[in-house]
Amino acid sequence: METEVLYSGYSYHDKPMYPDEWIGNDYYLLRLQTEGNCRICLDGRSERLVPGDLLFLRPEETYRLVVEENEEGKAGSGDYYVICKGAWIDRWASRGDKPKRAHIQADGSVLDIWKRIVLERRRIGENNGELVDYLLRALCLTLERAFKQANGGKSDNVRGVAAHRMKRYIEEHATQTFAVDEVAASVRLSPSRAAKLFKEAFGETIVKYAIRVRLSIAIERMQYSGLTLEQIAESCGFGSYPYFYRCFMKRFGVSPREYREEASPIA
DNA sequence: AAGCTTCCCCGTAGACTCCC
DNA sequence: GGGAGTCTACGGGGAAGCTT
Repeated sequence: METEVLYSGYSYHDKPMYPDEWIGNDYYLLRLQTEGNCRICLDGRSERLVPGDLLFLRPEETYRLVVEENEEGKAGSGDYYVICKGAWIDRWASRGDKPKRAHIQADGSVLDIWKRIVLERRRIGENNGELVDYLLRALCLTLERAFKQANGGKSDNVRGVAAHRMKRYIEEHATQTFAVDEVAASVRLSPSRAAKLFKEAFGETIVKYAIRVRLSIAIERMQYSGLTLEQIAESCGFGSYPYFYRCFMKRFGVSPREYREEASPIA
């Protein structure tokens, strides 16, 4: 196995905690703050962690976690964690410049993988080590993408995050018909502002990117399904076949049928 | 007959500018 | 920086014709 998860889970502290000891071991730690807040002492500095703050510590790196009471005298801090080791993690950790701490957009895709790792680890005796191995790699790569997006230019941070969230919205909704208004609403911006941000971030318009995603889905279905081209057009988010045909011709220079005849392994 | 292609027209997206 | 308004290009869909 290329990786090994030693501990994983969700922890919640609802009482103040001021430990003296420093936490650290021979393994890697991934910790994502999901609820409330706490204070972390790391590299001689004390910083507050809020939801979305990710810690990535290498073997031998130590930290101290403090959960304090708020103004109302209540404490609350929730986080997901994974403690792991392995050759793959070693290679991944040494690749690029990974910060010890980053604020990420902790959306469903990150938490879904994290929860799945926790769940699979509870399934004792199911010989699922390989599955956990790949889930951990998926988690690391998803987190890496998240903090790359978060670090995409400090001054453009908020705009960059909005652009990436729109991109993800398009990818998730590409097979449905949606309007630019809806994409803009998903990041609480006006349509004109959203369109401008997206173009600045990715160099193409929202509609053109949506068409590109839809065409890539259509290509797969043309090659590996027995659906008619009209069915494929509708299932890929193109409102009508004629529109799909025109987009396809414009992009590839051949008609969908010609493309399918040349490319399909089941033709 | 079913599936595919093309034409045409209306509505909307995107670029641009102005204003707050 | 961000919203509102305007104008233009093109996206989107209906319908008719063509091909297999």
